[in-house]
Amino acid sequence: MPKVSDAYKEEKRAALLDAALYCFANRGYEATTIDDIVRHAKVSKGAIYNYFKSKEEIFLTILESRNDNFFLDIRAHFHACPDATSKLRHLLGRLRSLPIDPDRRRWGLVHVEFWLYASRQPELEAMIERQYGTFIDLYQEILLEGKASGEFRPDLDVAAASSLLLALRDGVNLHLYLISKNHPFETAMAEMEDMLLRYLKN
Amino acid sequence: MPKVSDAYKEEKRAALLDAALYCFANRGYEATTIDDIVRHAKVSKGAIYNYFKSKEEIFLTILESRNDNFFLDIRAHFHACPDATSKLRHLLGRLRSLPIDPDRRRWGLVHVEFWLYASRQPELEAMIERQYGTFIDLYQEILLEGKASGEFRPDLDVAAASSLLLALRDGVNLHLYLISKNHPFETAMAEMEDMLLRYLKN
Amino acid sequence: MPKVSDAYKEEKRAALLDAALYCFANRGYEATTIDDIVRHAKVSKGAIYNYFKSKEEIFLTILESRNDNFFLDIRAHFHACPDATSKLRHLLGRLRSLPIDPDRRRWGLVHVEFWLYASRQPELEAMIERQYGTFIDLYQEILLEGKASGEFRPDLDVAAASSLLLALRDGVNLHLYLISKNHPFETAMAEMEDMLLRYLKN
Amino acid sequence: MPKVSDAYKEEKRAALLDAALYCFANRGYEATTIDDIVRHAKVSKGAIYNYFKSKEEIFLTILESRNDNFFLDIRAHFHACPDATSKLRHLLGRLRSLPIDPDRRRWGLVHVEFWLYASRQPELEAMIERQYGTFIDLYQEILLEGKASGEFRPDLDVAAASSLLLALRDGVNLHLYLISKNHPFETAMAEMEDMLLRYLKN
DNA sequence: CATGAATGAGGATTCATTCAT
DNA sequence: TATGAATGAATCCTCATTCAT
Repeated sequence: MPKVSDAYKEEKRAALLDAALYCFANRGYEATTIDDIVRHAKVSKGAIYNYFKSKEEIFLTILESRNDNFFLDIRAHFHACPDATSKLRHLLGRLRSLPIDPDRRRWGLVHVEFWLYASRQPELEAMIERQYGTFIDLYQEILLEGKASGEFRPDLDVAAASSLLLALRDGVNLHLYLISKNHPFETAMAEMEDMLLRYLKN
Repeated sequence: MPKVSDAYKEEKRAALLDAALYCFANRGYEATTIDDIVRHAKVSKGAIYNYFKSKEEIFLTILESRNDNFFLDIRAHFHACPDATSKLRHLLGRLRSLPIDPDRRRWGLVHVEFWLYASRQPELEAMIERQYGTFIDLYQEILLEGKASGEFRPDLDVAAASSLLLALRDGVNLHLYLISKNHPFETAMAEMEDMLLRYLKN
Repeated sequence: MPKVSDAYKEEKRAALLDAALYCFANRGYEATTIDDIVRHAKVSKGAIYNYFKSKEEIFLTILESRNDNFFLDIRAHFHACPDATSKLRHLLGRLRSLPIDPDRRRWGLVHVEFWLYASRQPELEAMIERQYGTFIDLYQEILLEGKASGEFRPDLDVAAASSLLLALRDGVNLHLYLISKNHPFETAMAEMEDMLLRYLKN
Repeated sequence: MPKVSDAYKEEKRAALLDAALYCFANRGYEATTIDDIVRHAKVSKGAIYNYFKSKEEIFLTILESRNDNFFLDIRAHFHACPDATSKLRHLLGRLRSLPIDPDRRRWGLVHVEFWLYASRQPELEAMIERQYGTFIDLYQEILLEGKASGEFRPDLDVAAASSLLLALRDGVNLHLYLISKNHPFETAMAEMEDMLLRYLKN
């Protein structure tokens, strides 16, 4: 019989995750200590182990949840997109808005860190493949819709193209995270749209 | 009158770097201990500090040297490339050859790890910008040559395009490093070539 | 709501300082390892870092606290001293009681070690000057009181004399710490009192 | 059959001792590494072990030799001193000249460091007692001469007084080494002479 | 459930000394 | 003898996790 409500627990859990994300983003996963996190969350050191069983679990929980939310958010926005081209443009628009938000840039690094981390741990391979697969599915859906509607050329190889688009997206993301100045992101992004549409439309 | 020849020292240094790269690649930079490295190199723990002053220096030395060698190698191959298109194809060819070599995949992860590492240390910002700049310059050269020769369209925005191409390359690399199976890399790579040429030539 | 009372923490902290002083006294600061200290205090290695952030901090804390206590103790005893001469005699009496206590001799060496240590670290210069200044002030007070009361001769150079007396005290201390046998300390101490009174009184 | 002359060896040995003294004086005994010394002496690391069998031996050799030289020097100067008072004044004069020579101040710290070091090692007790004894003998000689000549009062306790004078000397030395500023050493030294003569002469 | 003190296995680095050449 | 690379024990400090209260 718990003494506190589930809502309270959930809130605390979320606060801990927020604090952890903040620390991971600023210091990196390895460099972040449990002390950093609890200090930030204004919680005692022992308490955190009532909510998560290890630092790794916190890390994985954050990544899962951010991925899930990302998809929910995308799907929500897609409702307002009448066709494949506008969906694609929406995705490109997300990239474009990145440079102006330093927080989101730092968060991006956590994702990359997770990929590295997971790539060394066989038991996390499944997680990474699943996340990758979800993205691929999303891109394939759009491409298929575009083919069906005639927006995109009929001979487009959907499987290959979605994998290519995703790589392009992550590459641009990565550079946005890492390179902080003197690079023509704005125009490069416009070029990207140009390149993609040339490629997809015929 | 040193007791050992410079060649011997250079060899040993190289052996230590190799051992370190092996460990970094398999375990990651943070997770690799000096003990791991010296065990692998079959030297004593103290010995390594005759060659490098810290674990970080080893890491940075590896990254610098791999980058330098990469460029030397590229430049060497470019001599056999008569025009911009063939240079571009050479670069794409390097990407293509990646999936079949598990070692090179693991090494790639070390580069990504370095980016992350460097992005959190202000004093390494210069190094990352320099490496990035070197790549950008390489791409710009090719694009400019292609424009001059008429291979590429005259209105191509070279600065933006090179930044875009580099992002695409790193994104594809990243996915190659991370995703190990069930993905149509071969065809995706062909699509990439198709996409790029559509974009550049028109 | 801390798990343990402040009193408990204070006690433990004091126990750690005691253990450290014991080790410093017997082995010296440099030769004492954190392992020595925690073994002596019967705590785990990590525990000590909940109380002090470094071996140096432990050292400095001990020295500061011993100095402070020394002054409190002196001041307390001075209440029972009606004039400057008796205060001076009290200070001399402290020196006299040293040879019979081997512990206090060893502790004295720790103070000397601190002087050496501090003299090599610019950031500790202030600490050493402060401690020195506190002693000088104490001696000056006594000498001024003695001059005012007519106990000491009116032309006494208080600044120079206090510096001289302090040097004499520390020299005697040093020899007491270092030389363990075959030396006529008792009579030397009596001579010292004789010398000082001849000098001060005229 | 040595390949180099004894003179060469002796020179090198001396150079190593000089370098070591320099390092000990500036960094302290513990903090000085063999590397420091050989770098300073421009000698290889292995070579030093052809001359001394350990860092400790170097330390002890320096201290012995400095002590010996000190006595030779004193004795040489004493030839020009017609009576006990002038001998005493010569010793005081040495103290006086200290503050102006930063090197000698630093060297003094090495002596103190040696005392500390030796006081923790039973096998060095003899060395410290011997050095102490040599000084005591020197002082006793002077005092006895002064008593015999009528310069000093006939009831002077020579054993106690010499021990007292030596303590005073070392105390003043110590403060000179440690306290670098704002203290009236000049006048304190004059006061010391005054005090001693009052005490010795009656 | 919360607290934060305690634990102790590591980890990077140092350094006196040895020894092959 | 000289050289300086090699050795590896020793050291300080960190930090995820546990657990008594």
